[in-house]
Amino acid sequence: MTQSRAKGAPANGIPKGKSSLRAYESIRQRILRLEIPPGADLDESMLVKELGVSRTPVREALIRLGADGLVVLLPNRGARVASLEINNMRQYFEAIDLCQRAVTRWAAVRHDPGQLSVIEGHAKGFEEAAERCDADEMIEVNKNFHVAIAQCCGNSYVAATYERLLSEGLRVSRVAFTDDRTGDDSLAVHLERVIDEHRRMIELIAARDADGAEALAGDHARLGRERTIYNLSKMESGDVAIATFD
Amino acid sequence: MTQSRAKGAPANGIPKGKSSLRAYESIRQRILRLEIPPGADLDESMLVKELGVSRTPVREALIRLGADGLVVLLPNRGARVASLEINNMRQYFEAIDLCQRAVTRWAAVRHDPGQLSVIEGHAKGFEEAAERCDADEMIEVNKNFHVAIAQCCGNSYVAATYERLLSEGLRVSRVAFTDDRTGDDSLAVHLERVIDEHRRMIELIAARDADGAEALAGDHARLGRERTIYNLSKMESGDVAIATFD
DNA sequence: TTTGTACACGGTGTATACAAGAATGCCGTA
DNA sequence: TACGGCATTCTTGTATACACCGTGTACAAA
Repeated sequence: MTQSRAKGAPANGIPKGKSSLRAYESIRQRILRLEIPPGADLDESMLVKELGVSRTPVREALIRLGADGLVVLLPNRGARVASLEINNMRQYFEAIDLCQRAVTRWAAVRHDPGQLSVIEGHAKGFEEAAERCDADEMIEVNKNFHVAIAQCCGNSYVAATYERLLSEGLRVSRVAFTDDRTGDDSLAVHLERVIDEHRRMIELIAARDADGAEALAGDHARLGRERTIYNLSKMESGDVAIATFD
Repeated sequence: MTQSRAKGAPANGIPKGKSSLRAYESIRQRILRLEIPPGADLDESMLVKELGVSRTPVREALIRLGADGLVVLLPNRGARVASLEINNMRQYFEAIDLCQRAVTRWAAVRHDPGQLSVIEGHAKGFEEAAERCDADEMIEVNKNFHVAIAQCCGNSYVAATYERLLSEGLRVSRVAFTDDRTGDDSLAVHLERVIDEHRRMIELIAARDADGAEALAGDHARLGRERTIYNLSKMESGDVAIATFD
């Protein structure tokens, strides 16, 4: 039903003139990279000064971020970055699990062979980033890996939802890829598992093994969840995120 | 993660001052009721005149509708109503099926008993609207019924996605509730089935029968899909919707 | 001292003016 | 006559001015 996306429009559904777009992308990235912390107030005039544009594009950007769920718009009282609550983690990972299983299963059944190389490319990219211990790159490429799978799942609705969730997850990924443990819980071991699962996922998709791919997608989601929640619970407080609102 | 929605804010996540809100709701409703047909160009100045507000709130409304997927924003070339393509129906119903099964299953497991009466109220409302052959009301209340279920599923991410899909589906529902057939395919028979499934769905949720509820949710989605696609294919062309874009 | 009210201020919501880009029609030339 | 370039014009994107709402503070009354 909904479709006919403009040519180069991002998955979000947003083209617009450059100022507006720049503002959107800039603010969005800062939020996702936690440069603007969850729960922080977003003052229009401040953003205007920092971005060097007028209020109009800033406001448009905030509205779109509101629709994305990254920003909460309070009537007549401005906007604030959506808080990141450990309480909502369960819901988040449940949603990711649902979408990831669906998308991966459908990709296994429906992909056309040419798309595999793109997925493989991202998997390789992740391994290289892991080698270099480049967390930023890992987070980015890991997302791209799953987005690539979603893009050959043959369902733009679910793919779009999944991509939104993955984007929002960028804020959380930093927590998952924190290395504050040793032994079997160390980051290195975790990364090995992730890499292994990525490889197997590609194999299962290539083999068009729907059940296998879905099962692995579920395991993969669980892997991320466990580590994230454990890491989060270890950070006593305020560090990443505490919900603050009326 | 994302949460802390402002008090009375709509599921969309958007409060805003009244002009902007009115514009959003007004345009949105016209699109969903097919008063503005799919694929139609949305001229800002026309909307300004019709709504009696300035361009700013109109533009903000369009941006939000763009994020909702109801409107396609073309850079420097205005906005148009997202087209409604029979080709995308398969994807749409697949997505609805996925969300509906999940949401209904979880509602069965997690609802708290007080919420049942709300669901029952909508089911009753649907039956009354069916009695009166009030298509508009049926469409509206049918959506509310499923939204009420979603609201006690305990996962705001999936619930929000599901609600978005249901909203978009309002445009399609008109097709499903068209009565241009007789016998076992007549609208009356269809409505009987829908009402019966609603009742059974409530029973299964009340009994906390997760598997049963999920299965029925799937059947229910299939029921709507079959009728919609069949009806759509019967309307040779241009009547409801044909995709038109660059 | 505490509470209620009024006023002032900061910040958002809306309107409008201005600039830039895209579509269209006209004219010139081949 | 047909095609291509240019100018005009309409539409969109951006900036800014103005109005309104919510909040904080100060002062007065109980």
